Amino acid sequence: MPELPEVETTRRGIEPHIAGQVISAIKVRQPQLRWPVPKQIQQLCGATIDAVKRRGKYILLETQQGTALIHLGMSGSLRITHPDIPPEKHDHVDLLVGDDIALRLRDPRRFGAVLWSVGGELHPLLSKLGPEPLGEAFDAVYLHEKSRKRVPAVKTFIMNAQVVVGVGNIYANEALFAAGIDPRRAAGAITLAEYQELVTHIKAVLARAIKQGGTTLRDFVREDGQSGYFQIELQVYGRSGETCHQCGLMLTHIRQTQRSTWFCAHCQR
DNA sequence: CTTGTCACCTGAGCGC
DNA sequence: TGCGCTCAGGTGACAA
Repeated sequence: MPELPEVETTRRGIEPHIAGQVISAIKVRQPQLRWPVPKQIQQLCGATIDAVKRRGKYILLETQQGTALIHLGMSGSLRITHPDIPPEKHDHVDLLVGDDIALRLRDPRRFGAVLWSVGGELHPLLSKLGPEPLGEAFDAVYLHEKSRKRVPAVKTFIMNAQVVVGVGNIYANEALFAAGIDPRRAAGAITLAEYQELVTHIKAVLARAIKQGGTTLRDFVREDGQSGYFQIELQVYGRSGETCHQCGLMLTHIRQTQRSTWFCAHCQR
């Protein structure tokens, strides 16, 4: 998916176009996303969008009638367009806002989701999420305590949304490199001092990516459909067969729980 | 309880 | 050109 920086970039991009506006209609062309788009979503028609928020990688459109939850999955994107512009092949859902704005969800792989929860109630998918990585509750003491006696690799651990939300494969790889930590080590074997480094770099790499407007990768596009981002300078992610920018030695590529991991066996201990 | 694997889906890239 | 294979930013559901 778009990772947290891409989701936050999207949220910031759509917010000024739809906040305070009335949802006039919801068109679902393809209801079969990760979960079927619930019919109750139509209850949002006529409601005013009070706020455009984000929790983890979910975008939340809050109204008095309930909240729309949008997840972009692996290949989703949201854009602001005009309702008259014909949808393309993978444009599955339109949220019509006012008379001339369409918030259009495109998602070729359909791993994304559009869900609904009644006003005031927390959707079950959000109830077990860990803290926001850029919030104060996410710190070294928290990670250290949470990880004691945990067997899984530290990379798997920080990608677990119940531990902390929003750390996807790119930024997990990058933060571990920046912190000098071998991604294969058991989460429970990482010291408090090492978690301090890791937390610092998770926050830094995410903040920097948000500042740059999200990493451009494949099908992530900004809310207006443009894609002219600065490519974030990736130190390890996707750099198979290349050398470490710090020491010059060849990077290592492995798989951990079905996900690609790149690291420098010399710089990361 | 924790941990690992599978599944969902389309499209791009590669070797033959 | 085309086929078959692998890979891709996520994450809930299930088995062990």
